[in-house]
Amino acid sequence: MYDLIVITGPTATGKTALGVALAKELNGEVVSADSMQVYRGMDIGTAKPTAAEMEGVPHHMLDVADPRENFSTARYARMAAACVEDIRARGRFPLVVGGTGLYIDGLLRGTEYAAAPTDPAVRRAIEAEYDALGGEAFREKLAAVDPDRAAALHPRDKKRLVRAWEVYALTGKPLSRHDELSRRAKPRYDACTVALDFTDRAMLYERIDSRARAMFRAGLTEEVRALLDAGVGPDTTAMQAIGYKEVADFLAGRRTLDEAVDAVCRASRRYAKRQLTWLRSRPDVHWQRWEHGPAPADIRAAAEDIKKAVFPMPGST
RNA sequence: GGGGGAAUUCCCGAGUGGCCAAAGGGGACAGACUGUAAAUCUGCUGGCAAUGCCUUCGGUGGUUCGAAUCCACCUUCCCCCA
Repeated sequence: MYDLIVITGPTATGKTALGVALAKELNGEVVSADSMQVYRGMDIGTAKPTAAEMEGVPHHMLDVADPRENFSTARYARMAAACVEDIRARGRFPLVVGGTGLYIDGLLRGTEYAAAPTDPAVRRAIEAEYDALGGEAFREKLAAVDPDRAAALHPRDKKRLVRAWEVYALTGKPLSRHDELSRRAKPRYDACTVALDFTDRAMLYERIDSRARAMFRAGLTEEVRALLDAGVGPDTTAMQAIGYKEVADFLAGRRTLDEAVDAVCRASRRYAKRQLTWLRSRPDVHWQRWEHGPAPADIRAAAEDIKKAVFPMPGST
């Protein structure tokens, strides 16, 4: 028996709708797994489910952070796990729905995942050192304390190289060792993971483009302006979101509106491709590939199938 | 009607006789990913029986040992004078 069901997949594949449909089938509640929907005030550009789309199904992990602060994987994992516990304690079924693979991993894998907190001052110092030494030399330095991690990273992969050294500096233990422990630990939840996609990549891209354009029509520009006016800085995690950074460029006069629209479409497509790459490398993912844009009937049918697969005994719900 | 300029591999765009299957960028494709992940990083991009061969730089024909690069004509586009 599974502890929960994960509905994931690239952007614009119908995760929200399927999540809601399944929640209604299974007496469930949705725990969002989306790194940008956690921020308040970011609704249009993140395709955050509206009240109407939720159809009365409770959703968790939306609007839990201020866009001026930076959220994190670990924080997500902690908070989302609390949501899952709460849902189960109330006798309902948790449905984790979202496209941020790392967050889902963190939630499922447990407390060992990303276990070493960051320290902004330490990180800044390490970044400065990386810049001073250069990628190759920095990597060699890391190799002395964490050869496995150093070997796995490209010299230009500053973010991960710096993070690896940071973990060692803070914990005295190589990052690769932390990872190994978290990989070896029994997962926190036994999950059935369903990934959504289309049989035809071109269709995925068409859906992404048309949705991005619809976001502009729905007032994305105003939403971004409001965030900027509220003091959300350009370097925040929130402002790195697709749809937001491009519009911010437009508002600052660095690109035309048409260019911004194109950039959002393109970035969204590339993001979807990265999501697919991530998912393809995971074992135990059940793919649901739509042949056409999923109509309500398709969503219902898929929800039925998943329910049957997860709860094979008749009348088990 | 006259004069000038341009046509390059999916796109933009270098390349003016051999070191060119052709710089660079974009896009596409593929991969990585453990406290920024809608982020970040990497690889790859004419074909093939492939340490070599074949096809490609608007078209046709020519010059040359050798042409994307030179010549002639043709086609299309742009600019200027009419």
